[in-house]
Amino acid sequence: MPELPEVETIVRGLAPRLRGRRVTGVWWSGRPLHLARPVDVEGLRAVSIGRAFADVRRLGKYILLEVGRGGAGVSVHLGMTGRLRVQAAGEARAPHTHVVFTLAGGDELRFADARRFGWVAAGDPLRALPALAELGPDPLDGLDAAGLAARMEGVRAPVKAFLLDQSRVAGIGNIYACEALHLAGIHPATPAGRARGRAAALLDGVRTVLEGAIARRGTTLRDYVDADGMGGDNFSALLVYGREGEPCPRCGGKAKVKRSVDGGRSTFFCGRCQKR
DNA sequence: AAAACACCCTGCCTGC
DNA sequence: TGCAGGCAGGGTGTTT
Repeated sequence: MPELPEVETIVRGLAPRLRGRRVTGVWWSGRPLHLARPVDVEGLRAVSIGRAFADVRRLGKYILLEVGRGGAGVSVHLGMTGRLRVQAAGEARAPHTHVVFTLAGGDELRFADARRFGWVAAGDPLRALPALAELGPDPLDGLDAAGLAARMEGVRAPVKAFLLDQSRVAGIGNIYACEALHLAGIHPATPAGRARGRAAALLDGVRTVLEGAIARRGTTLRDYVDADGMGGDNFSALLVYGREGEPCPRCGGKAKVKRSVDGGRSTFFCGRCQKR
């Protein structure tokens, strides 16, 4: 499940392969993607064909493929199982390939997504896409403890839900929310507003967890691969996620990692290190 | 206005 | 051995 570190790893791998490459065509499988919506393949063609990719960037969990000049481009969200890779046109397409950009010189930029939670959209300009306009600040760039505390103030929702809300802070998903709260010693069910006094520790935990995961090229539970098709190494570095019943490493095993379920989503935490 | 929830999807895993 | 059912949870849109 790609979150900020996985998307960052993919972007770093894609950028050198795509910069300066001209798009010659766009293909769509015809299958609807996120929330059963059709892909605007004509919009993708209008914005990309005949132009070259200028840069590849990340905004939260979105991949931004900038095309030509003027801020136009393509945004890609990988959902749960999305993969974005540059491969030779002659190489067999992976199952569940749904969008393909053909590039001058024979390569293809391919988007595959088994569960079709992902999304590919054209933006002219990119920043006009509503999903991008509503994103909160990036925790690794442009957010400090005071800014985080201000955003938490008055929020009654649980601090974990706060971290997952992309309009509050962009890029954090279920795995790194659990890990960051554990590092910060904050119980996931604490109302965000009441935890704002610990915003500095929380931001510290978020950054430690995200930077460590980027250094290890992301967490592969099952589906995630980078632009080279390689999994990441961060799974073994996770302290609580997926470790229900194991001794908590933070308190030296004095308590075991617990799991709770809210809204269908698992939360992993240590009841001893993370008090209400 | 903020919060809660239903919805979209397929593959893997468990239990009978 | 096979098959049904549960689970994984991104973002969006609707309801409370």
